[in-house]
Amino acid sequence: MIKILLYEDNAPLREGLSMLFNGTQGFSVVGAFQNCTQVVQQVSHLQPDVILMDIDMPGLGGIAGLKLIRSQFKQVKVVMLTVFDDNQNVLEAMQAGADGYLLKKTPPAKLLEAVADVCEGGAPMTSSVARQVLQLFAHKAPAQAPTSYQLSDREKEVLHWLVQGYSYKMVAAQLFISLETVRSHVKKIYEKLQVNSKSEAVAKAFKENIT
Amino acid sequence: MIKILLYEDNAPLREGLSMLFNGTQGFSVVGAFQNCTQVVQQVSHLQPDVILMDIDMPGLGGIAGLKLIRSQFKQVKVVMLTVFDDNQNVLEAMQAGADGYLLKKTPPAKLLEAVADVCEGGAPMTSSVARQVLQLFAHKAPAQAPTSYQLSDREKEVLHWLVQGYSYKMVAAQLFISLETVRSHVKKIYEKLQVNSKSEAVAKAFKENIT
DNA sequence: CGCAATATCCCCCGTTTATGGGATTCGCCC
DNA sequence: GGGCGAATCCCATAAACGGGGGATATTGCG
Repeated sequence: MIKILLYEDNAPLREGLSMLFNGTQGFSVVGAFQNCTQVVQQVSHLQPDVILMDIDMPGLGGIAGLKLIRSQFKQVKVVMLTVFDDNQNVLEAMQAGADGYLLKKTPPAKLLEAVADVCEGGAPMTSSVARQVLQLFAHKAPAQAPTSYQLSDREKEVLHWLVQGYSYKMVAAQLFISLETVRSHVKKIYEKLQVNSKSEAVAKAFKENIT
Repeated sequence: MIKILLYEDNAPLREGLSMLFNGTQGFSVVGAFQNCTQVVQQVSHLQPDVILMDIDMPGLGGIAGLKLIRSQFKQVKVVMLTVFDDNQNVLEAMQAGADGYLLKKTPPAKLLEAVADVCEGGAPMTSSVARQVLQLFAHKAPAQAPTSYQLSDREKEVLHWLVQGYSYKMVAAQLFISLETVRSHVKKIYEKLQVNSKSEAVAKAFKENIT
């Protein structure tokens, strides 16, 4: 039996969802509220498996609610449910730790499927949302393959500690080598990365994730 | 009529998929190959709407094929189709610009749905794959809200250029202020970020994306 | 008005980096 | 065996940086 907690400010829709899940074998709505101001307390008390969270609610929005939930509970699954699939909301929800993101136009059968899915470790998403996530992904991550600077293992190691903010001295101590050796390695690294300062190297290391 | 191009080394499966799509109203398989060595030429010639690409093929793998496709064609939709949903493949495929990622265990009806979906701008994903994408996302992006160091506008500006690898001199020139002023700002920035070197500041700026 | 925060400028001093030279050893490949 | 890259060490010099003092002007807020 999957225990569901609903947050949705629109009363008819809230009732409709409750009826849908309560009327289906294997699902049970343990609570349905019009806002998530008491979310921590409610989750703690009702112990749901899955939370369906509307994003656009008066007062405390769904994303804020999600953050509250995540600050206390790691296990419970949270599926965002909204009419909008605009970029900003999707991004925020994903970063805040949502387990799924469905549009309200999703047919009832799909909703049931999605809730069951998320319980089994899936991440149900309306495909237009999935597309946005992918685009953000392709956009953000330049991948590490194309630009391989062919740093030697030791050089990578040195760079790694530099990125942590270590001075040459500290790197030397860390690797049990002399300061001079660190300097030599750094020279080589700068050549290969085509930079000429520590901070440039650090910046480049982050951009290309050579961490 | 959606034109489909198949790449799949397993002959029975290739035949099966061809029959599935050719036997369904609105779909047409324009080509089916056992490897993607000629992919650019084939796509160019056959002008498919959607490509279903197996990942594990002898010779040139599906991800390499995807990269080849993306290097020439931006419009065509590419859906990866594979038995594995391991982290590395998913990540690579996403970064290489895949439009969808389905496991081979996906039932035929879902396959048809997914192909139709991707044509309308969706991004069909098996939900276990979606989960991985979300995790990578939540993992990668620490969000920008929680840690606001309350840098003044000017300080942010200075930090911005430092992150670009500028020296104090260069920042001074850039902002039309004196070297000493830059140093003063930097001191303040270090206080606020709780660091004490340029590279640490740069690293922190990247981590918290104060860029 | 006084006060705090910001932005601007200045000096000193010691440390750290950057850059230009070197050197030796070791293992790998032709 | 000779050449090559890597890892290790050394030296010297100049520039950049970090931390410690200051100072002045402007702005906004109570």
